[in-house]
Amino acid sequence: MAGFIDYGPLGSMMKRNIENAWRRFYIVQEGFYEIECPTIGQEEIFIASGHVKGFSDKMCQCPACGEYLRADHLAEAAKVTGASAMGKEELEAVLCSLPCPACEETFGPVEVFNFNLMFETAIGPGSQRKGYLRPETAQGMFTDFQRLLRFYRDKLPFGAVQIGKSYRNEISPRQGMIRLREFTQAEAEIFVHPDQKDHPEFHRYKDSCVPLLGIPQQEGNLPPETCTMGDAVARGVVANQYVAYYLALTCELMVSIGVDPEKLRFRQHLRDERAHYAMDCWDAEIFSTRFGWVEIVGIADRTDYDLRAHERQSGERFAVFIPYEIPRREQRIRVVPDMGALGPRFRGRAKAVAEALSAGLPGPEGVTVTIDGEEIFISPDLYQVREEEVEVPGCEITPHVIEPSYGIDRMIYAVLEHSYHEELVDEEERKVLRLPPSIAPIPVAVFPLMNRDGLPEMAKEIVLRIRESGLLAEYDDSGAIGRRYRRQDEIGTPFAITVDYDSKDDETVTLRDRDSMRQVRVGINGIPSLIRSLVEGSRSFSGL
RNA sequence: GCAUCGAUGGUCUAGUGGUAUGACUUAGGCCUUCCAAGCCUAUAGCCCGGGUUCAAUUCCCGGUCGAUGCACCA
Repeated sequence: MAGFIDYGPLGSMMKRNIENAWRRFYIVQEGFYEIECPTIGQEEIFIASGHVKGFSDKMCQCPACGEYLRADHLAEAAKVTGASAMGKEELEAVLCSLPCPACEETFGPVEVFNFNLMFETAIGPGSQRKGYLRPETAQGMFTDFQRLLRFYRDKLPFGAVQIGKSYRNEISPRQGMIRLREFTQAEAEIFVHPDQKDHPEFHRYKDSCVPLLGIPQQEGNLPPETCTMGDAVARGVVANQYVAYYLALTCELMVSIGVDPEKLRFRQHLRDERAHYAMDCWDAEIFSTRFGWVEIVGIADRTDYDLRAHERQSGERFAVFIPYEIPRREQRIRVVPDMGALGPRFRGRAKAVAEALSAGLPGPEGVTVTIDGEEIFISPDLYQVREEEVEVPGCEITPHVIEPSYGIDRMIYAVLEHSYHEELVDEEERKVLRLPPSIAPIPVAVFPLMNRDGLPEMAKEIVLRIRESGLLAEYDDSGAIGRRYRRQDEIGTPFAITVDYDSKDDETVTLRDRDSMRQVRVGINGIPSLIRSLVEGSRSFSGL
């Protein structure tokens, strides 16, 4: 079935390693805790998020040739203005007289329908409440906002991250694992004060250089410009330090998992492609020989749009109380309606009158309020206007959301394509996957040089010792030694240990580096910790 | 979804109205003192469903998957 993918034994392990690399950045470095939300949500959540409405396309099917087409695009192509905002009936009326671009027949009466990209399902028996498979992991982090806020003890900024499956019923998925109907996302939602978009740790990436393809470069058909994040923010290229910080972090993360820095760029969304509420939005794109530039990460300042939308739907308040350093004393004018008098006079409407009074600022000569379209004069004896000084300890604000959103499957594809090399060694082709050691499915393989004289036993003992230290090691004694090296090269195993005849005398083995094919002799005793530090990156092979 | 083309061991491939060629890989063995060597042996395949036929991997119809174009999506 198109749009679905299986990861095999090696693929699954590599995927896990990439997810863990992501965790090292977002959880360990940034201190954002991971949560796990259901992949199915009831309809209300996606009404709030706008996915029920906004995630569907108005489509129609040509009665003559059966072609499926975007109804609003057809209308727009025929120079009908405002087509994207039109309803079903309006579009049907417009389409009636238009020709089908596929078969050139006039449509005539044609039905316009919504195609929603979300998978729909029913929750529970009987009532059959409508539910959807989540089209992104983000919504759970918004609906859990208040619990998260409490967890972070009411202080901004804070963030939550989630790695998990999301589902989109793509009309026509192509391009292998680039567009899937079921895919893994890693998302962070970082909640920040709307007026404080300077990142407290900005110095970390201030001088990082990132290739930026901003709006001017795209409009001018220019190459990306590489500049420091400090510069980018100062010149207004990137909206604020938060967005810039995560651009640089993403750049570092991508390169660390094996994306070729020469094939990585950050493209700013054009104004018409950016969501109306987003303040700034950048995609990390990688260059693929097969597919061209492919988006793998989106980094957006989504302002307070999501939290406000969920507030409206749920009736809960998603705000943070920000105490002032010194409580402010404020003069307030308060209107106090005399309910004792208003009640008998206006009966059922008394409450509405009182609210109207409080909302306005009635003068001492009375005021006219409008209740249900009726103008009512309220004389000054029915209310008091009090001027009082109050102490205001702080204010409530709705945080803004910075959202970096990663497509894990696409990252895996990018790493695979960028790491795969074919090279000539002694006139023979060598296939090698130059994965970073921490990403490779198997970190180390152990071989006996000869299949006798006690060498296999020694090799197996080393495998055992490495495994006891918590790292996976693979033993292989089949075929010629060169063949075994090449097998591991092809699946990206960065290191190979060979037990030879010298090993029996001096307790050393050779350690081979996948990329350089160089070998060094190392003592057997130190192997588990040596491999571990090589995989973690605290030591490098060239330094041995 | 539409149109065109395609689908043969794990991979690449030859070929056919009478169950299939070769290479690589893999497994077992011999040999081998560090980068896919050599020798022997073995495993393994005609995308799925229906039709025509004595007989279909081959011909026909439908489906699935893939490539490309359109459309869609980011």
